Amino acid sequence: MIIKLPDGNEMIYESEKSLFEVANDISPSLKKRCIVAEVNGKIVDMNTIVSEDVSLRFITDSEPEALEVLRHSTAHLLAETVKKIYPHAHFGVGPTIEDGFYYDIDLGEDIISEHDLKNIEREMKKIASQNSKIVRGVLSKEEALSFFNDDPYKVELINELPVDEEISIYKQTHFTDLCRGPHLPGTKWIKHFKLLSVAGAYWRGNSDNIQLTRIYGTVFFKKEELDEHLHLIEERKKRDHRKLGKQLDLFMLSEYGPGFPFWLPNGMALRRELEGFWYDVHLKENYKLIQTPIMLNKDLWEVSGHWANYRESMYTSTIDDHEFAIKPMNCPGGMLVYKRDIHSYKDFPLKIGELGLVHRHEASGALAGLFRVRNFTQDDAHIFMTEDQIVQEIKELVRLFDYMYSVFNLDYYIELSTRPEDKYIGEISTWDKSEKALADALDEMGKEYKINPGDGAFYGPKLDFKLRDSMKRIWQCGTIQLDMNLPERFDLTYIDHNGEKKRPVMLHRALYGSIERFIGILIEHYAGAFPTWMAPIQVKVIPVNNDYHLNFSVKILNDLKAKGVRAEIDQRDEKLGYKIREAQTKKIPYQLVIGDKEVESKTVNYRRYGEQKQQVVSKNDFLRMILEEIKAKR
RNA sequence: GCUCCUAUAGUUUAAUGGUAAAACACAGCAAUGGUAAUGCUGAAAUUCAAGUUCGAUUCUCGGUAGGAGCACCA
Repeated sequence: MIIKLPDGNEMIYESEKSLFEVANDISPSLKKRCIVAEVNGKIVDMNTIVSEDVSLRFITDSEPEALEVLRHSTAHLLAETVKKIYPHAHFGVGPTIEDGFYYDIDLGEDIISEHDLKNIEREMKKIASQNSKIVRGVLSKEEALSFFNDDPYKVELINELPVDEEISIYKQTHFTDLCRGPHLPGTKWIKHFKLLSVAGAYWRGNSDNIQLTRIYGTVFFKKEELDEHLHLIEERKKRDHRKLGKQLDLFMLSEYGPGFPFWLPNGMALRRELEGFWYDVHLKENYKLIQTPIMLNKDLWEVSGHWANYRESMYTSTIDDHEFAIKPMNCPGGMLVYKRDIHSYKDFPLKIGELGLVHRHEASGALAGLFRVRNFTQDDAHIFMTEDQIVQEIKELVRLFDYMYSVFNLDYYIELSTRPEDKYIGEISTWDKSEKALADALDEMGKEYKINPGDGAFYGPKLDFKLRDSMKRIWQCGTIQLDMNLPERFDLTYIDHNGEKKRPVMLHRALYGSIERFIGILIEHYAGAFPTWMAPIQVKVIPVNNDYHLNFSVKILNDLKAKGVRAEIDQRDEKLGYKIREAQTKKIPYQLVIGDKEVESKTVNYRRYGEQKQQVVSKNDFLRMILEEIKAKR
């Protein structure tokens, strides 16, 4: 048989060989470094036997595929160790994830908490150091069922496999697990790992099922890589918006209002800047701006379908014996505004924007800083138009989103979410048409996107714009939702060119998504060091000595404030170094130090946040420079 | 909502079955010079409720809030 290698060389054998033997024939040192191998495009274990012509690539510990195998095998080692300490444990699934692995375990009455992880880690090291081989075995479905008959979760998984499926198992020391593989040749590779956290996780991701104990961990081939990763986790924690929000006095949360953020003066400055930018852009883009009430009669929510589909998340109250609900969305109010007038096709696309405060009763466990709150401001807009205008309008929107996100230097990716399995309103044919319109627009623009089946809103499919936070968690910010249902329910009409009444189509769209969440993302994105245009305090003026330099410092302060720059003066009787330190820890973009030289020559000595170098320019030049920077949104 | 963890001055941390230590911040006084912390003094806290106990901030239980996840996220 002939084995083709990636470099074009061929190995020729008379009889079957294991991949180890082949690697050894190339070089014994290669054999030592091989984790798995790719045979005819499929990744397999090193002790796989080849008996016919194949193309073969060895995968050593420096390649990404190997890391995944290491993580998977470490999950098995974790399971083996847990089984040893808790012999009655049953196992769910133990896959690799982006930064490591986890294993879901049913511990019965026992509880594992984070304090126990050290102990489990120690035991894992002990077991790994026995350097057990990891050996693949194959069972029929029937054999597998009897082999795992004590493991209810594995039985459930096996039962779902096809009857004639060849089922593989992996055995190491005293532990055998059902697994597709491939795995490391042996446990000796597992050295640099750490168990990170414990959490509950529903079996098969379904909240009707029992909750298993999930242990998260990570592992690398090299100690430096592990250390670097752990360091990265620490760094991410430092830019957590909850922590920075406190340090920089941006917002607060109170026990009296879980999930209802309070905006402090600094956060408010940031917020107003974002809202101002939003209003400016939308007026330029020919949007009309409105504001609809926070609270509206239940009858309205029945018409919109929210009462039937969204009631659990709505806050309600009674006014004069009538039931009212606080709006969880702005659209029904927007519908009423549309209906106030007769509309012509000539007005389309009609774009109506609203920064609307909505309230939603989110599950208590879902709340997370500004990322998941119970009241937030959506930068909403509803766009009314004819069906032929859909694709063009979506293209316009994607262009607008691109521009807005580029101002913040944010990367995003798009998901197309389609009709939910059961909670939806309207005809399936309408849904199909809507989904196609969204996809067509993206295709025409050459934008890549991922399809997210069943994740659409109950009233229509949507494009979601996803951004990543410092913990690498993904959050939805912008969204474009096609709605062919609400116009029906509210009996919206327009007059077409023949003078006939027609039904318009509608888009909901939000760009920031929620201003709260977007600010949370920005805090982490900039690590609290905001660009000048949106920094809560843009300039800190620091006189060297109040007796001699205060007058000129105040003059500078007043000039800055007169031009709308958010400037403050630090005239406390403190040492210069003290005041500078504070300006730096508060991450203020410009600190101005004013002493004799500056007073004499009418200059300012500025230092930009993040830089060491001091620059001297005339007061007026500084004013010009900073105004230009703010105007350019830098 | 579910699993696990946590709760001490405004903030970040320490300690204890006999009511608590510090740093920063704050206030008062003194000092006053060039790019990350001047000194002294002061005021300031055990999340709430129940239980065990002679005595609970500490142990147990419950509530509330926060965290890590899961589920949810129109």
